[in-house]
Amino acid sequence: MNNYLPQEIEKKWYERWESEKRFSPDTQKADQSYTIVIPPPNVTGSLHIGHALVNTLQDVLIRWKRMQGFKTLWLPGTDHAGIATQMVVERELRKKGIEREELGQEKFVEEIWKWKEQSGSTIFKQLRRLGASCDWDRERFTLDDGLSKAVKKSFVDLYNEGLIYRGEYIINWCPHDKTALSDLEVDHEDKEGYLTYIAYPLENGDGEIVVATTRPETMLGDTAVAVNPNDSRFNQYIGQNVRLPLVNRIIPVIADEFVETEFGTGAVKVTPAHDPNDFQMGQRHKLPSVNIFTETAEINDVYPPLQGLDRFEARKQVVELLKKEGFFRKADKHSHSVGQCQRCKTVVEPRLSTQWFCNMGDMARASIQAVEDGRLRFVPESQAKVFYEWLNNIQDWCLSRQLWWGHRIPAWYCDDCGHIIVSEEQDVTTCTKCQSKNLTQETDVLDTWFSSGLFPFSTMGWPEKTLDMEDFYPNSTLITGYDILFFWVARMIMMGIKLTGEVPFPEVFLHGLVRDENGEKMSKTRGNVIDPLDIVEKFGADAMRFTLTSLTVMGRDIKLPEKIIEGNRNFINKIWNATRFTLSHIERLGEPLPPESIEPGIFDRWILNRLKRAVVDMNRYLTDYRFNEAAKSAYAFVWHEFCDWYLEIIKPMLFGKLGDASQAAALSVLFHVLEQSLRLLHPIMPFVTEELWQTLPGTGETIMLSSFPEASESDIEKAAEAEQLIELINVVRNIRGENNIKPNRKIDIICVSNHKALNKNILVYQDIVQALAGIQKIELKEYIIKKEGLAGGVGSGFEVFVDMSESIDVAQETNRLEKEKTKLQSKQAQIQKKLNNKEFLSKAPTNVIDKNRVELSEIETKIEKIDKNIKAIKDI
RNA sequence: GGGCGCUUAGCUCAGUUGGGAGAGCAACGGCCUUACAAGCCGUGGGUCACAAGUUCAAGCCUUGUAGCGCCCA
Repeated sequence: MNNYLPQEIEKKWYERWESEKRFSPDTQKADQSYTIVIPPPNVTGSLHIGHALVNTLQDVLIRWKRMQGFKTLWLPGTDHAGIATQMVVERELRKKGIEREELGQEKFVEEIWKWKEQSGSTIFKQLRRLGASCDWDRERFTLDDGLSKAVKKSFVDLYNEGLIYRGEYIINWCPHDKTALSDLEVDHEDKEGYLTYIAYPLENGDGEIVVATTRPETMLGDTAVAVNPNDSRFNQYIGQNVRLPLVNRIIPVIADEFVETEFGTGAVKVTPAHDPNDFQMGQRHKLPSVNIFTETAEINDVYPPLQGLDRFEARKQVVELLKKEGFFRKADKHSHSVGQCQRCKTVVEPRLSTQWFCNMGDMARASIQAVEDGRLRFVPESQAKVFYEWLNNIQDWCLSRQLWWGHRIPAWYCDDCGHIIVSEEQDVTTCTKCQSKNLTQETDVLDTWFSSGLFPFSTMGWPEKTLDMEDFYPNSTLITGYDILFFWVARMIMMGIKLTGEVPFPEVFLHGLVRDENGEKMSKTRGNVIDPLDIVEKFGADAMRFTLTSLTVMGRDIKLPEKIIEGNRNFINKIWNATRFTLSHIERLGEPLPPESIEPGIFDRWILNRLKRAVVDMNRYLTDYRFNEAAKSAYAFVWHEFCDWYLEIIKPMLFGKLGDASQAAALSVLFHVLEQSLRLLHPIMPFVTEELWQTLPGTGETIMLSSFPEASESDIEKAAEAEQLIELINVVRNIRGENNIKPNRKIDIICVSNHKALNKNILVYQDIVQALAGIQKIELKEYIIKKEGLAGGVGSGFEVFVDMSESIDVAQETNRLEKEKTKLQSKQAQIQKKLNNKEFLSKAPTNVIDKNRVELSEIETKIEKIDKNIKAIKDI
């Protein structure tokens, strides 16, 4: 088979790995552990390209560390995604004509569990297609017993500490989902609307104050008019009363610094029940709050003429009524930010209601402290600023959700004395204050993120002191998208420090977002969504993984054109064929000798050193989360050094043309480098590397558990002799290419050099130079006089002349030489300028100066030789 | 309004101790050379957004300008 066909092979290996439990850490081992806990996807979710990216990166690190011998755990899990899941199941039921209210909470939750059992693991089935080496035996779900216990325990602890409290505040309310939302679950978007000016007559009949508002309908709930105390236009009105139009309520004019004098008229209406800023103003001035909406955002009985009207319809009607009664002044077009429910896109209604909150101040400060002390590091570092910014402005977190799916808040209210009992107990039956048996349990559930925030340790058995906690907590790193920084990263850090006393992970790598090839965000409505499984079908999981890895540049989003995936699929094919090549020679010559027992030639040493270079780079880049560089260095080494050069170089050796010793050495080194390359690539492309590795003789049970290549910078030697021959080949190829000499036409060359090692090597490796440059005969000379019909090229320490007497095109050849000369001259000028600069000579480090001097003299020699050759050609 | 990021070859982008301007794709010329046409060999292409500064030396450091994008309010 000439081409690698991934489908069957991927399936085969994944099944084997999983059934042989290759993904589970050996907890008996004393080795240092390496842990990643998956940022839990929604249980409702199916795999999108962002998941493919984040999980590829996690798997790359996990497989790398596992090969390095760490006790490695990648723990998978999902969160219950309160609103999202409830909506999905509601939709399903509605198809059958059933409303959740008809079923009641208990039955409905049963339905959700049924649904979860059935399709909740979709995303993990899909992750397997990617090759994700998660320990499936440890799969967790936020509503599991253990994790639920962790939720209860932390809620009760935080309550007892006074950080969690119940109170009446303005929250974000989704009138469609009929639940409170946290600030993060609201998306803001600028929308065109009107700034409506309404006149509020003074109670004493002495004129009016005109206020401007984007939401005229909320005037029904106004309890004050506010102006800035420093605004001389309104000073006289402060302390007076105005009469609220339509409802005729008498409300005060108050002074508050918050009011912007430039906005509208400088006077604003105050609706404490329906605007967060107004709410705060109301608190400051002890204003009453008047709620004007029902839970579905329709006008309530506060104003019977409009009762039951939807808020947007009410807006129109209120304006009409104001016009009719003479209070309307004008309406200007105005764009302002409107909050929408992240899930259902309904415009969010700020609503005054009683909810459970968590005070975040101290936890936020502790988290900032952890980053400042270096106990926790963001990669890229710039994200730390964003993190600080958000935490410094954090508000109390609204924890309660009016949903049926989630962790029920462990609180009971005493019907008799009003006492609140918060307890970890399953069922509280007696009031701890008045001993009453008339208790009602809170029906609200907790925000899903509350349980996700515990994920790094609740999954390990916390609050119990389990072995997993000991082995795998704190985790080693967290990998996720920067868009999710506030959602779970911040919460995991805050909760982790608060509840376990330790940062949940010392490092956080935040990757960019995957966009389509035009740089657009992918979305279902745009129709530009790339399904990772389609890519897997078409190009294989390895090609997709390699592509995503190679595009992961710090602090940058990823554009994903299909062309690139295709190119990487070709890279895989390259490795496939390189292995076939190797195997065919092993089959012919027998198993390769171990590398210790051969005498390597210059090219063997060269490729072994290039391999070390790649190994050092790979390990360094992965340590630094420079995924793109890691992928690139492996790619360049395997394709352009190993395949393009080494494989071609050793062909004559493998066929015995340079003797038995070099044949044995070549086979041995070929095998060794290939085998090491497969290990090097395994973390990024697990399937093809396992498949090929298993076909090699003498390898072990699985490449997954083979050791990752190691090398150090100081091991790397320069292989100058091999590089000189490579340069020679390049020079000849250039002459051929530029002069349109057909590849199948063999040529004769003369090599002029007084470089002893080179002359010797040319003789020893004659067959190789001939094969790679299409040469019939090489003649070695110390100098050359007659240059007729010769095309000349210059290398470092040698000159090459190609016999073109039959077909030389003087103009073309002259042109080629002139071009070469011009290039060299511009370089020469650059260096000369530097070396003529006294400041440079006195201030630059000597090694830099020496390097320039050497380079200059080489260039000068080359130019001299080219000049001679040009002259010789012209003389013909 | 506050913060962050980007601007390098036709396209997409690398370029982390300041001392060689690079890759992939596309283009052009030539090849079925017995691992691979999902391939091989060769070639062309850049005032590194603009301006000033620091430095012997700037794509890289500083400041400013312009354009684009993202996040927060």
